[in-house]
Amino acid sequence: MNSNKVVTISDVADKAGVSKSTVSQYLNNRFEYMGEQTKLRVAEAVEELGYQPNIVARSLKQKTSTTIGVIVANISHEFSTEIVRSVEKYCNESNFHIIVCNAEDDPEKEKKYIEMLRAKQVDGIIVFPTSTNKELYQSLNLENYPMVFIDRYVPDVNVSAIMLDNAKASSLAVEEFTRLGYERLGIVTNSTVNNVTPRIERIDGFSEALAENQLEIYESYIKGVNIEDFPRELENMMTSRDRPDALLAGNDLALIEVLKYAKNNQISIPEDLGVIGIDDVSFASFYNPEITTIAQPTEEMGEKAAKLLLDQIMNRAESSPQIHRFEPTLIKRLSCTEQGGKEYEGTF
Amino acid sequence: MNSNKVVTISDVADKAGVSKSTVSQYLNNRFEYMGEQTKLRVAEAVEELGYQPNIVARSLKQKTSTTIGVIVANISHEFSTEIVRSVEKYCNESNFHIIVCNAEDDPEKEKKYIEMLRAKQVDGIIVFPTSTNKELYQSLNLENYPMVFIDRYVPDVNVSAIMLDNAKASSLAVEEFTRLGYERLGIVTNSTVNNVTPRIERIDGFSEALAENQLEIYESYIKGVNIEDFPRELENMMTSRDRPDALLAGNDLALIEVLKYAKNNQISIPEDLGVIGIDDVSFASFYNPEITTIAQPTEEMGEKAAKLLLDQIMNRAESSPQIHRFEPTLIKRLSCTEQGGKEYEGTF
DNA sequence: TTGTAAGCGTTATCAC
DNA sequence: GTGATAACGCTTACAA
Repeated sequence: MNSNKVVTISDVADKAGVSKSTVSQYLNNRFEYMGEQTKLRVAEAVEELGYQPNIVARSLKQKTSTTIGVIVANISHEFSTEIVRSVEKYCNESNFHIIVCNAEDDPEKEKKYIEMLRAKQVDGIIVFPTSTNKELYQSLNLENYPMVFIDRYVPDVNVSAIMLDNAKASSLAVEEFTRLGYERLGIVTNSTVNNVTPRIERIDGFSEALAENQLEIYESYIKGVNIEDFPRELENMMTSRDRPDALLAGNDLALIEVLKYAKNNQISIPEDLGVIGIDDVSFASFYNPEITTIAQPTEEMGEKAAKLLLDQIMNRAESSPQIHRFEPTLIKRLSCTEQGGKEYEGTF
Repeated sequence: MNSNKVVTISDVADKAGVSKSTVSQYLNNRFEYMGEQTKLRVAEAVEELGYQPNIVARSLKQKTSTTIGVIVANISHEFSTEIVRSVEKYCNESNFHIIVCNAEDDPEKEKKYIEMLRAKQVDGIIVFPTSTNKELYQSLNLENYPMVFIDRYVPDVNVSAIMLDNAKASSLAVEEFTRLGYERLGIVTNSTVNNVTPRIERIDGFSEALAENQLEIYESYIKGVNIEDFPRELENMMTSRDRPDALLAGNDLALIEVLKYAKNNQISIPEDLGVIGIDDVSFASFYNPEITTIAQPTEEMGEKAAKLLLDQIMNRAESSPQIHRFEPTLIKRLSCTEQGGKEYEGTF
């Protein structure tokens, strides 16, 4: 074939015996004033040379890169990867690419990523924000930089956010537990020290749901702690007098800790402990026992995030930023079941 | 603050009262001939204006984008997301970004992605290749386009590949099964119609290991079929006379199907059926029963892939492309255990 | 209907 | 030590 030299628009122009602008017109489908002849000649030249436009050059000129950044807080959550998948899918349909970044819950990393992404002229970002970079987000927002938050939001930063209705998720769990006869309910989730929105909302929603259902609130069974501290916390909880008889796991990692603890300590689910997990983890439907979960509509959430962002990028943005809440759905399985026989403790 | 106008290198030059070239020198740490004075003035200007270099412009000039593409065959496999995570981690250390693409096992999609990535001037790609785009890979390779294959390789395309020692993985399983007294061994994995390397290698390795261990080969228990057909295939297998007493699941999705089937049909693992899964899935350690698995060193594999690619990009490539095989490790858990009591069927 | 030329924000060459 | 100037490959007024 030809030499290794990359073929540019000039080469095509030369070969077709027209000017660069004409080729450019052709490439951008501006055929209005183009002669049939030229069109054909250009088409032929493009074909023969195997020409591929250089998008970087185009980006420089047009100040747009058809690329967006996705910064996940922690890629270890199944939820994160599902969102990434969904966003990628929607973007692909619009011929956008996504640069995936994993902030690992580190605000410094997050900041560095944002700066790099902007330097690369990505057209916008979807981010699971840490609460500690508020100023950064505020300044981006002031510049009207296209951005959407997902899973969490940052107070006082007027940016659209895609969120689960977390309070609803908790109340769904509480109601299911009580309906089935569990009485001493607890919730365990990751550390709340950084005010990560969903954790706070799930915990608060949990307490409220207890109150609404006139259930006793056991403060010591409401825990937001680091994953590493889970074994200890669970041990404390489960060896106390009047230990909880049902536990809501705030996310996949929390659920795993609960299941491990139960397994290691011969606590049988659902008899000794009812369990519900937020996030419909991959193994829920075939775990023994099958896990009752509260699912987030990840596919739709990712799609909505991508859609909102692309709309901002294309200047067909919704009127004003808002928090979009998505409905959680309870998927009943077998990790919490009817506890009617609870009184007859003598049965075993 | 300043107007919304983006600040460029010219602005910095003006503000510092020097030329663009000097600023550029400064930005690229070429201090050799730079006066202390100018250095300081430039630094100050950069600071005050909050200047951020435009990487797109730089890319255009330097023909490098510090971005690589990662095309996964199917992002639904846990293995894929772990590789992505690991690659991202290593790239981040070298200040590279990754564009993630999900080919969904579709060669057309894969091709389109590759073209788009090249148009975006990504410096190289890491790809889980489909075998049907051989010509494309060959031509990329002829141009010396930086590329590394992972999980699979394409015959006759001389590109480095990161692979599991799949034959070893299968033999590890066969040996474990036989050591524990299982006798009628089977393997189930995804469809082999497209000659996807690991599936073929795992199946072939399985047969070979059976032969080496003088075990009987049950052809009908060696299946590479579409995931959707698993329930039917498993049903056929498990209801046949002399049904298999142990099954190796070729990957995470296959394992899930086996576990579901067992669960739905009251087949108890490991008593009725020994199970080993290739890929140390997230739930293996706390499933009931805990699943014996054969783990791929995903972290190292991803890192090696990234390293090889960046080496090619930086022109410090290894002498010649080769297939790098990684050792699988057997993680013994409880989904296959001593079958000594098999003869005394009367025990229960 | 098509061509000319300027410009996007950098970097690199080579004078001064 | 520093500064003009051209160049990267494309788009886009505007001219022809």
